[in-house]
Amino acid sequence: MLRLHDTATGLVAPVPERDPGSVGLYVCGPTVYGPPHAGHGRFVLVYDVLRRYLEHTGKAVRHVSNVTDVDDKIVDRARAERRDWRDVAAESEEQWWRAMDALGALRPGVVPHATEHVAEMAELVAELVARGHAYETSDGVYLACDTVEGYGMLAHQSVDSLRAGARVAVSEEKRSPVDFALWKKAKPGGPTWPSAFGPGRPGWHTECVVMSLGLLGEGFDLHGGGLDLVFPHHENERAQAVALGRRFARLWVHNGLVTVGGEKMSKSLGNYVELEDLLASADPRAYRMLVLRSSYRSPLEVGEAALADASAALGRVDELARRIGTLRDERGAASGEVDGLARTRKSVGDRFGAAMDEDLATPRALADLLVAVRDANRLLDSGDVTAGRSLGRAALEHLAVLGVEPGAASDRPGTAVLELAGRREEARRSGDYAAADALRSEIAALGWQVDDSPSGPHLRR
RNA sequence: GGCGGCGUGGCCGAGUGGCUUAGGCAAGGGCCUGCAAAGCCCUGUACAGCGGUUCGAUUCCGCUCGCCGCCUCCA
Repeated sequence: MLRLHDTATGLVAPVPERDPGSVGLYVCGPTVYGPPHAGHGRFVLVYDVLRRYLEHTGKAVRHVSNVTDVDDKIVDRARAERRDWRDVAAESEEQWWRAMDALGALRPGVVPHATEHVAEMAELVAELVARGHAYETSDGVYLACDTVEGYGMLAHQSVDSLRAGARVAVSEEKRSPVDFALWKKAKPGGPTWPSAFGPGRPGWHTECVVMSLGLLGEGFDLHGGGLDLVFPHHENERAQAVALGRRFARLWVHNGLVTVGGEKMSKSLGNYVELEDLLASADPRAYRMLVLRSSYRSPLEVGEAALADASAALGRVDELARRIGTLRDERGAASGEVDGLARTRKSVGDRFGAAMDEDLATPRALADLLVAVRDANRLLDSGDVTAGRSLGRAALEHLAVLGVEPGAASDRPGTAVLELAGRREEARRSGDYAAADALRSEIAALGWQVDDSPSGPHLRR
C-alpha cells in the first residue's frame, strides 16, 4: 500500500481512499501565460509517476488537473502585446500540451478550465459572505482568515506569525494583511463576469476549490502541487472549503522545486530553462530519469551535466532492451521460461513495490532496477539466455511503470548508413581493417555508431 | 523576525543505531574485441564542525557554521 508524506501533518500516511479501490487526485496545473519551464516538467512528471504507480497497483485514478486560463499575468501580457487575452491563454496552453506530450506524461483524465467555472465561483464567494467569512471592499471581496478554524495549518504557522511576516502592502480596507481576494472587481479593459458584487473576476485561490470539490466531491483523497503553492495558494483553498463547512483534501502532496545553480527556478526570477529547449538537446526520457533519480520532495538541480549523467544511465536501459529484443529473434520462448519469468517478475516487483510504497521512493526503485539491468547483462554475458532475458524483461517492465519506455528507437538507419555498414563488414571480414575503420568514421559522420558483436554489427545513434 | 528543510566519497544522489559496498556519472586496472564500442569484473572507504546520549552514531539530542525554500505572483 502506498504511503505518502502529508504536508498538513508532516507524517507519511497511507493514501486515503474515500471510495475503496479508487483514488481522486487533484493537481494544481499551470497558469497559461507563457512557455513551460523545467520546473513545470518536473511537477508533471512527479504526478504522472504517482498516477502510473497507483494504476499499476490496481487503483482507478481520477486524475484532475486544472488550467488557469484567466489571471493577471495573462491579461497583462495580452495588453502588452495588444491581443485578446483568450488568444494568449489558448496559445500558451497548446504549447503546454506539446511539451507535456513530449515528456511522455499521460494527460490528466479531466482538465477543467477556470473560465468554465466562473459562475460557480461567484456563487461560492456570495455564500462565503453570507456565512460571515468574507467581506466586501471597494475593490473586491476578501476572505477573513481570522474566522477560519485552523488557518495556517499547511504553512505550520499561526495567523499571528503569518501576519507578522507579511510583506504585502496592507490595503486600508483589508481587515488583516493575510486576508486574500476571492473576487476582484472589474478594472477597465480586463475580462469580467457578473456577480452579486458587480462585474469582476475570481481570485486565483477560488478556482481550485470550486473545481476540485465540483469534480471530485467532498473529502477527495489527494491534492498536489509544487512546494511553492503550499502557502498561500493551498492554505487559502483549504480556508475556503473550511469556511463553507465542506470537507476538503484528505492528504496534501507537494513536490520539491527545480533549482539552477542552487537557486529556485521561477519565471519571476528569470533563471528558468524552457522545457522546449531542454527537450531539444536531450532525450525527454533522460529528464524523466533525472526526476526519478531524486526524491520527489527534494530540490532538483537541473543542468547539462545532470542531464548527460541521466542520459548515460538511460543508455544502459536501451542497450539491454536492444539485447533482449535481438535475442527474441534468435530463439522463441522455451518451455519453462514462462514460469521463470513469472517468478522473476514477482521478485523484482516486490522490491520495486516496497520502495515505491514508501513515499514514492523512486531513487531506490530506480537503483534496484539498474542493479537488475546489470545482473541481466551478466547472465546474458555468461550465456544464460533464459534467466537473463527474464530478469531483463522484468526490469524493463517496471521501468515502464515509471514511464521510462525502453528502447524507443524511433529512428532507423537510412539506406546510406546501411550500405556503408555493409561495406565495412565486408572489409572487416576480409581483414582490411584500415578500410573498415575509415568506413566507421564515415558512418559516424552520419551520426551512427557501429558496435561489433558476436551476432554481427549493430548500429545505434 | 517566524516556519520548514538540507549539508554524504571526484561529481550527482539514496539510505541506515552496529550486520554488506545504494545507484548513476567520471577515473584507474582487467576480461572480451583486429581495434573500438557495448557489456561484465576489480579499485576508491564518505557521511559539515563541536559536544552529549549509547557498549557502539554518519544515523538520536543540543549547539555552531553554511546553504535553500515559504511568509508577495510562482509547479
